[in-house]
Amino acid sequence: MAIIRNTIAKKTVFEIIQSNSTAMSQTEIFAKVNNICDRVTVYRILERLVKEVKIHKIVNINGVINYAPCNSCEHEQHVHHDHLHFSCTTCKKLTCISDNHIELNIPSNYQVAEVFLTVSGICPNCRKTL
Amino acid sequence: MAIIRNTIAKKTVFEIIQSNSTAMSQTEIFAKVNNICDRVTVYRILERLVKEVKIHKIVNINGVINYAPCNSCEHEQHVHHDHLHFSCTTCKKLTCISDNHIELNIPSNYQVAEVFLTVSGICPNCRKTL
DNA sequence: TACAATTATGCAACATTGTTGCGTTTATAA
DNA sequence: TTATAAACGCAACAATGTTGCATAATTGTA
Repeated sequence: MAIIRNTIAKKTVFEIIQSNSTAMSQTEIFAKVNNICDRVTVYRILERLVKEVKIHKIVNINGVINYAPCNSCEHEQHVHHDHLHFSCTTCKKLTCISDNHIELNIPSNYQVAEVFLTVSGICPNCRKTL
Repeated sequence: MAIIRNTIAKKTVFEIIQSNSTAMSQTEIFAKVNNICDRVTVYRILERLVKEVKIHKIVNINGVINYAPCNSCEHEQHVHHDHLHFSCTTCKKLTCISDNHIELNIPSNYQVAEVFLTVSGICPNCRKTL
């Protein structure tokens, strides 16, 4: 049984992710960490936080992996968490949007684990500045 | 007005993507190209094929960008093409599954462009070998 | 058929993102 | 306070994607 440690770096990374309104990439997180730790450490902290189910790993439409707290869902069952990710093509930000029901129609020989619903487009903030 | 050329390399890349049952990454495509062109050329061909709407760009759950022909949909409107991508966590293959209706509930101040619905899990082929 | 225009390619170099190994440091339980 | 395992830093590497520029090749037109 592994003992989970709560280090300064880990606390900081988690707080950064929690205080941000949109999902963040490793690069963005590391930029905010202000050199209190190495960039490899950030990768490893993110890995641990995902394993501890404190944050979510979401892939942006351009392939960049983002992390978000996703406070809304309780994670009892990962199978169907009814929320959606909006990926802005202008500012590249990833936002979680709640209250979406997804009706799936997948052949029974596929074993479903997680559902990822990502919508691309332009977010309210970028539409204003257009 | 740019003139679209149909080069040997471009034809080959398109045929490789079309003949494969699952979506392919640049790496997989380049491996099948058999050195008839440079790997940079493959990137550029894929870019052009996407722009010409002959192939689709789909992100795998691990962030790897995959390409698929997606013959099923007609692409008249990109807004809602009702199909889903199955991303196998075992063999990492990405398969297109048709006939899925997605009911979205997004605030009206978001301008939707494309919908990406990806389901992770284990594909029929990998379940057999388990 | 030959030529001109411009699209497409190859090569080299670089940028970004993510991973691994290993010795050292540090948090936590006893 | 100390032992132990978790966490870290550093260096090196790997994979994926991008850019600039000189050269090659395709296609419409003369």
